[in-house]
Amino acid sequence: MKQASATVRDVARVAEVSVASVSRALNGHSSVHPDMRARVLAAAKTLGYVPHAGARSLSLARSHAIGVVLPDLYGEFFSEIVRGMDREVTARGYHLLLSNMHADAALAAQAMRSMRGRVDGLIVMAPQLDAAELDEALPRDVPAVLVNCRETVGRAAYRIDNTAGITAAVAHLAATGRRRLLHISGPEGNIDGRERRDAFLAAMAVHAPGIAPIVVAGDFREESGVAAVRRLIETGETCDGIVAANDMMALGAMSALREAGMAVPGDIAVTGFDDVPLARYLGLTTVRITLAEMGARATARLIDALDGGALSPDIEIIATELIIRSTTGPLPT
Amino acid sequence: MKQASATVRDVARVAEVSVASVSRALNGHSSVHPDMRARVLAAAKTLGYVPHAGARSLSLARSHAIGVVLPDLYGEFFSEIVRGMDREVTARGYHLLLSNMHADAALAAQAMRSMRGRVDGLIVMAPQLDAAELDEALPRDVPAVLVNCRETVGRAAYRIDNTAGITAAVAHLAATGRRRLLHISGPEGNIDGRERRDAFLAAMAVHAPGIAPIVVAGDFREESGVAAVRRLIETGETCDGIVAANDMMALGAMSALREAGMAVPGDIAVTGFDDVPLARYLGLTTVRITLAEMGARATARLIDALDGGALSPDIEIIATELIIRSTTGPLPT
DNA sequence: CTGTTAGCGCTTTCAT
DNA sequence: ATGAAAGCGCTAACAG
Repeated sequence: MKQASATVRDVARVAEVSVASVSRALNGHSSVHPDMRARVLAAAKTLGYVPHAGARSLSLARSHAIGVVLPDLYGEFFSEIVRGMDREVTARGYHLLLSNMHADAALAAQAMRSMRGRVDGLIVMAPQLDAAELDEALPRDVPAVLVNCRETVGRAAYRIDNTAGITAAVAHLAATGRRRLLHISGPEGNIDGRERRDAFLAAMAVHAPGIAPIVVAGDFREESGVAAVRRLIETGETCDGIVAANDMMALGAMSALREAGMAVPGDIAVTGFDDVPLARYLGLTTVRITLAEMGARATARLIDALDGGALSPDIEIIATELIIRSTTGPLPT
Repeated sequence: MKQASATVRDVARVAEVSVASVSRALNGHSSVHPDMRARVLAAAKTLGYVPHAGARSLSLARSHAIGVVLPDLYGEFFSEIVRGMDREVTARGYHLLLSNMHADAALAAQAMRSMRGRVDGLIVMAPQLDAAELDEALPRDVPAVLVNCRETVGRAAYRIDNTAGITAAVAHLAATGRRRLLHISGPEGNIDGRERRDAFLAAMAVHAPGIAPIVVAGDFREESGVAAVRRLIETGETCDGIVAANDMMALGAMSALREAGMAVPGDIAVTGFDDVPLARYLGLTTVRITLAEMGARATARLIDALDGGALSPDIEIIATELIIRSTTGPLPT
């Protein structure tokens, strides 16, 4: 059924030239006689020849593919980042090879190793790995840029300016008269989650001195936002503002609030973090990080290094911007 | 800097065995002496040996990667499908190689060819290519499954039951007293768009005989939903229900309606198609297709064929389900 | 300008 | 059970 497809040798035979000439002609090398090139092109066309990218990569020691290792595609956070990477990669003639890894460090290492020999570089998003695990998992000989990782282990990296973002959110809430704030945090093992929580605490000390900040643990998933609010209500504690560590939890919180008959922002204001596309539709006040752009930048930097030279181990900080929408507003008097 | 990494030969040298034995030991072949295996494993570990997947693929003529060719990642439609494919592929130890193609047929062909020799199979989503273009673009020797393509050119394919979906939406609207309906269609070149429009017209003939159905052209993007409604308002035509050919346009229509001071569903009911995650949040009545599952099924079928045997050219129909939410409801009396 | 030849790193007959 | 050698399809010296 699957008839073996034509190879350079077949083309060479038909065109009555050597394989070297075929290769040169097809790759647009400088010194090839026009006649020769024409013959080769003709032969290739009649045979329906399509180069075997795998063989080419092996020979060139270059695959023009870059590997992406990430926790999972669920939620809009990673989709957005991948979207940006995809845009960049397409523009530069590269391909994206996806690899999902599960939380387990051993599996993560496995996922990265399995990419050796099929990609020229790696973009790694592993918010759950500690320095040792990450260092152990990263192949020594493939350039990598880290996005959203806990540690940078001497690699090029991108990090979000969580502190500025959360501080702006708390300041905004305080400015609109809300100081009894609740923070729904990200998972403890996640660096962004930790930074956001710490920033929340620090900002509260400044903007709401004397008021005890409440922190309830979440895991970045919508359900944990729902759970957090339900728990709050059960305990009978009160607050007039919720600063969620990401948008999905903020949305979860909002639906739980609505379910409990509380108005947003009438009774309680809500802020998120990320500005995923959904946030805009739902009018969520949030801290924007240009996810797609971050993906694109990381990709561009990696490819530049691949084509050009070295990859500096600098860590670039992604700025944030507070986007004020309808889930926050002045406290009704 | 990038020290050449260890190869089978290095391992062989250190373990003082032949490369053949290294290969056999590492791949868990049957007849290898335990001592030998231990020596090889030890050598591999001390050298930090990681197999070169590219070379392995060339030798085995098997890459364990499947290529995905799609228009773009924008919007939630394709993200959802890719999510499903990713899930399946990860579970079966394969990788996903993404390739975006632009509308142009030549570029699309180029995108598919560039995958030869790096993937074992292809999943193609090319709603804009006609039969000739698609047939021309598809490599003859790589198994492919078509998702959402206009023509099936004798290949395995998945198609959405557009007719049933739209018919259900129109019937629902009619049942709630709405018969002066407007359809915002998909792009003309897109098969799903065409089928949905035709189904709309047919359903109107049944449920609203005597009433002239209005169709305005869209392109599946949110902005075209906005534009469609604005145009409607300008022309002064009226309707009491909008059947959009997909969710994103329905959302665009809703925001244009809100902007014009019309209530949904008070003045005008709105339905979408796809049931992207956003639809649930916004309470959009829509026709659900389980996008992620479609991606997963297509992937599973392809991999089964790769591992097992042949890929039947059957075309599987994806069922739809009307999800009634708050953008439709009985006409106020 | 063109052909010959030697690999890229791995698996796999085919002998032993 | 193990080793020697051929070869997957392609490119890149190195000679003519």
